Amino acid sequence: MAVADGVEIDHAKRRILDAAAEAFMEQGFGVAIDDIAESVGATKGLIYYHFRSKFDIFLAAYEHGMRTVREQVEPLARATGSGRERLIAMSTQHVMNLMTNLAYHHVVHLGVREQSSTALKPRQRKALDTLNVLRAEYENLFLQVVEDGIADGTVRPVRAKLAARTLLCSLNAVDMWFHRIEGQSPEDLRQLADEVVDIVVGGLLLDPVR
Amino acid sequence: MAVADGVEIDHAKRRILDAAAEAFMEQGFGVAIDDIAESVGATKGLIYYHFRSKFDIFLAAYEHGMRTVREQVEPLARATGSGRERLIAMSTQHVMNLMTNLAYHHVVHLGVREQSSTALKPRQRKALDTLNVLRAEYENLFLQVVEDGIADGTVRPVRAKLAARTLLCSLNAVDMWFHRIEGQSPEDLRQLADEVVDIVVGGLLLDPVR
DNA sequence: GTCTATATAACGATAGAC
DNA sequence: GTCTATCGTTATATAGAC
Repeated sequence: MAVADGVEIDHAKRRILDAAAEAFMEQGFGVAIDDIAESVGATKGLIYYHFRSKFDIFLAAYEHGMRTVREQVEPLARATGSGRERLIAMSTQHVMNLMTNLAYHHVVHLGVREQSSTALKPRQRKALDTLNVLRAEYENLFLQVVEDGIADGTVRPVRAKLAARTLLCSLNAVDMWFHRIEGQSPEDLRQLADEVVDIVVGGLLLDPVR
Repeated sequence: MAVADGVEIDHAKRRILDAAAEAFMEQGFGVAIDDIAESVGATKGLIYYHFRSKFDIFLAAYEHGMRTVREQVEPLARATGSGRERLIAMSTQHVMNLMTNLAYHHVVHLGVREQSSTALKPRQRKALDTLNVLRAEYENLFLQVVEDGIADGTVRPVRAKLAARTLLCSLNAVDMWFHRIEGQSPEDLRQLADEVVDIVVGGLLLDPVR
């Protein structure tokens, strides 16, 4: 599993993951493996040839989703520019990823929510811990840039940790209402993302007392 | 059921709902009825005497949570004051409710997410629709006040519908990280709520170009 | 009202054919 | 690699005693 060795996901696994992510998004973790298999156009046998358990599928999808968004956002955190500029760029990219990889985003969101309904085997607990570290590191990217922004005077002097967490959660919450509409171009998505980020990062108040 | 006739929830039902809300928060809808019964200090028999199905319990908890927060927030929407003042008051109250009725808040959040894993009977579909109307009306309270704020010049001229939805989702997302700590006084909660609302409504930027 | 069975259905996971 | 068949478990919901 890629958690441990960083190996690429092969094609067959990836097709299963795509279907599983979609299924988890629509029905939650309670979705039947049979349903996932059906939407792959196969049966359970294939699924269990590639994955040891449903929870392992979930973990693999979680990891893939997390790595994808991180790869897109991390460079923006390390780029040049004011804290404010980088924070907006990162936030916009985060929302763009949410919109274009909606299913994987939901899986990550579900994973973070840590519905510990399943009794975890030590192997799985370890994998989940690793993923939670990934997630914490991702949040730290935002934390660092918030702190930079406070230092360079482009971000309000709020409690940086609370602000970073609130920001990320607010951006993630877009998945509560967003759904793809046919005929939506990448530019449409980009414009919507900009608008959301403007509201979340910029706030709602006109002429706030600061 | 109160959805239909507005009748009060009796004591026994309420005790079950409290336990169920807590269980749904911790384990999601997949939690076993046996577990809910256990935390009530009874067995399944009692549960099924009061509720026809697990989904009915969920609906009742959803409704109770929704009505509670609405009762607290609606007066603030209809009070006097600028759009900005009312929006902050409503948001703060919403977060206070989240923090003090955490379990019911989670149930509402879960319900809105509409994980349609269960095949709904017509009776249940109708009840869920009613609740979604309640939820839409609640969001409309925020929408109206955002529009008032834009009109009176205290809120930025953003797309009001998008802003109201984003605001509410952002406030709800606090449930991703908030958990009760012992020794937390109501004043502590109030201060935290103020801080969160300041970040969400006020944004992160210093001297934004507006 | 509350309990102890129990019916019944669903689903995760495995075994073994091809 | 992919399938079919099946085991074993779990959990919703009901029946009926008290």
